Amino acid sequence: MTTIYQVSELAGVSLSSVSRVMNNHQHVSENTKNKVLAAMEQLDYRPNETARSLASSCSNCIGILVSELHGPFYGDMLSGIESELRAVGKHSIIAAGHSDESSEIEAIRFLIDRNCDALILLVDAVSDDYLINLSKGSTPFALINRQIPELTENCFYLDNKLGGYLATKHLLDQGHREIAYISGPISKQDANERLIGHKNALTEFNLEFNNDLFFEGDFLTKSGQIGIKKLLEGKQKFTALSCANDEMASGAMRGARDFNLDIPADCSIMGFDNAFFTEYLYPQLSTIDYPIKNMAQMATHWILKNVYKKSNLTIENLFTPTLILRESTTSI
Amino acid sequence: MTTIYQVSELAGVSLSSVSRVMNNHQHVSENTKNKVLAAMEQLDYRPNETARSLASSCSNCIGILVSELHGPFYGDMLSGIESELRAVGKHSIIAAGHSDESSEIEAIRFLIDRNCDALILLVDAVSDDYLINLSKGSTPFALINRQIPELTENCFYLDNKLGGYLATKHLLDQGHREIAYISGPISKQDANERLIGHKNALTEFNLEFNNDLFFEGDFLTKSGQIGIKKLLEGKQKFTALSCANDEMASGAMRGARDFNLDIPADCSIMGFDNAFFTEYLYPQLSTIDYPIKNMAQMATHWILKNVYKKSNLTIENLFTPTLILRESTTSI
DNA sequence: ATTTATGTTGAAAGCGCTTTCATTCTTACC
DNA sequence: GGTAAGAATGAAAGCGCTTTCAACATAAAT
Repeated sequence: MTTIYQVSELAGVSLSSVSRVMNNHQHVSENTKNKVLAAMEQLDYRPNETARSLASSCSNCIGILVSELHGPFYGDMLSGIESELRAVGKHSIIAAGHSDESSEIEAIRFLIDRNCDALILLVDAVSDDYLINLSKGSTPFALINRQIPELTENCFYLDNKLGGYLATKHLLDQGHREIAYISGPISKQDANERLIGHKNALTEFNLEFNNDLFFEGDFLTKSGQIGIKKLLEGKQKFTALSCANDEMASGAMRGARDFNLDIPADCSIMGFDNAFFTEYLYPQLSTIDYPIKNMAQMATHWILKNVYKKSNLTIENLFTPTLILRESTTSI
Repeated sequence: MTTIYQVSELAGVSLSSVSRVMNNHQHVSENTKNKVLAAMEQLDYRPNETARSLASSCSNCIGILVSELHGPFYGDMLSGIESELRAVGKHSIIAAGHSDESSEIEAIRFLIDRNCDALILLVDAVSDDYLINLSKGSTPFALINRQIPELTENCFYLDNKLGGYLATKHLLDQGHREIAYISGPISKQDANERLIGHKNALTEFNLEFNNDLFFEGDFLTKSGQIGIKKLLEGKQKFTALSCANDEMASGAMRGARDFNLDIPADCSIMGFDNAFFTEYLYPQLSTIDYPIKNMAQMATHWILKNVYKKSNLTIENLFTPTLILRESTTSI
C-alpha cells in the first residue's frame, strides 16, 4: 500500500503539503501541487480513508436505517441516496431494523459506533421521545416518512392527509358515493393520516363515514384480500374502494376476482404509493404517487448542507402526493 | 467521547489490558477483566471502530456492489447479507454501478479504498479479465450470478441452464408443443444459459428450435409486451410462452390481453426468478425460483469463513432453481 | 529601505486504537 | 529451594492521515 509518506518523498515535499493537496487547501503553490499530483499519479496513490476518518473525525459516511430491506419501497430510496452521496465522494452504510423497537435502537447505535457523520432513518418502531433525545446527541439525522413537531427540521414526509383526500376525491369525482376503505394499522401515523384524508373528502361531499365500509389491514397484500371479502360480505354495498397502500390494493383486486367482480366495472379500486409493480397489475392500478426517491434525495441534501456545508439547495420538508390515473378506476 | 484511555484509568490498568479485554484475548486475569468491564459499563464506553480499523487494518466491513438498487431483486439479496453480517458485528457498505463498465470499476475502487475486508459483487458490465485480475489483489470478493472458470471458488450462481430447461419442460409436460421463447439479451451469460436450457428441453422432446418462435428482449417489462406482439403477429402459432424473467413475462401477459387472449386458456406463460410481484399478478405467474437470498447468504458465509475465519459451514457454489407452479400455465 | 500583510512550507503532535516486546509474577517440577 | 515454563501486565511504537504552529518567503504598502 502506498502511503502519503512515499508520495511526499517522491515529490520532495513534506507530508503536510501532500495532505494539503489532497484536501484542496488554499495556499499551496502550483509548483508543489503539480509535483505532488505527479507523484500520486506515478505511485497510483489512493488515500486510506480509514486513516483520514480517524485524523479528521469525519467518516464521510452516512448511516441508513430502514425497517425492512425488501419490498418495493426501499430500493428507490436507497438508490436516491446512494447516487447523491457517491457523486460527492461520500458513502452510506446500511442497516435494517426489523420493525421492533429494541432492534431499531440497536441498529442506530451500531451506525453511530461506526462514526457515521449523519443518519437517515426510516423507522416507525422507535418512539418520538427516543428520537427527540437522540437529537441532543452529536450525530445529526434525517427522518423519512415521519413527522415530529419537535423535530420539524429533520423530518421529510408526505402530506398523507392530502394523499388520502386525493384518492377518495377522485372516486367521488367519478360519481361514486359508496366508497369502502381499507386502512393500514391505525397505530401508524401514515395510515392514520391517510384515513383522515379519506374522511375529509367524504365530508366535502356531505357524506358520512360509515364504519361498515371500513377495514383495518396491516399494509400487506393478504389483508387487502381479506378486507375486501369482509366488506363484500357486509350489508353495505359499495362501488369503489380506496386502499391505504398498493399491496393491499393488489390483494383487494385478487379478492374481488374471487367474487367474480370486474375491476373497474363493478368496483373501482385506488391504491397508494405508486410502487413499481402497480403497472404490472391487470388492470393497472390507479394510485397516489409517493415521491420516495425525491424525499430521500432531499434528506441527503439536507445532510450535505448542514453537516458537510455543501449544497445550497433550499430544503423542503413536506412533499406533495399526486394522483396517478390508470385502469383500475372508472366513473359510475 | 469516552476513550480506551479513560477506561484504563478508571479501571486502574494499562491500555493494553483494556484492549485485550475488548478483543477477548487469552491471558487476562478474571480480576483485570472484571475491573475493565465494570469501568466500561460505568462510562458507557463504545469503542471507536475507525481507530480499531486503522490499528488492526481490518475494517469489519464488506462492500457490496450491485448494478442497480431498484427492482425486485436486490432487496432480498441485501437483506440476506445484512442480517448475516450484523449478527457477527460486521457491516456492509453499498454501492451501485449503473450497468456500465467504467462506473462499475470506479465503484469497486471506491469500495476497496474504504478498506473493505471483502467484496460481494453482482455485476455484469465488468469483464472476466478484469475480475481475474482483481482476484490477484488483496481484497477477496464473491461473485453472485456469475460463473468464471478461473474463479470457481468465488462464484455463486444459479444453474440457469437447468432453470430454462425446467420452465420449458413443464410446458412440454403439460402437452404444449408450440412453445415460444422471449429471451434476455443473449450477450448476458444468464440469458444465454436459460435459452440453452429451453433448447435442451425441446431436444428432449424431439422438437426443433424454431427461430420464428424466438424473441430477444432486454429483461424489462416493455420488451415482453413487444415480444409477444411480434410473436403473435408472426406466422408461427404457439400455445405457450416461456420468458427469461418475470418482468418480461408480466409484459407478455399485458401484451396477450391486447390480443384478447386468455391466460392460461389461450396461452400458458412461464416466468423466471420468482420475484415477489409474481404473486400479485393476475393470473399469478408460474415461474422458476431463483434463491437469491440463499445465494447472498452463502456468499457472506464464504467471506466469514475465508476472511474472518469464522463459520465452518460447507460452501456451495451452484444453486438449483425450482419450479413454482401457479395460475399462468395449464395443460393443453 | 523598512514595515506589514499574505502566501507557502515543514516539524511535530495527535486521532483512538492494536500489537510487539520486555518485564514481572505464578505455578509446577525436579 | 532452585529453575524453567507459562501467565499476566505495561510501555511504547505504530496504523496513515490531519492540523496546528512556527518559520520563512514574497509581495505590497509606506
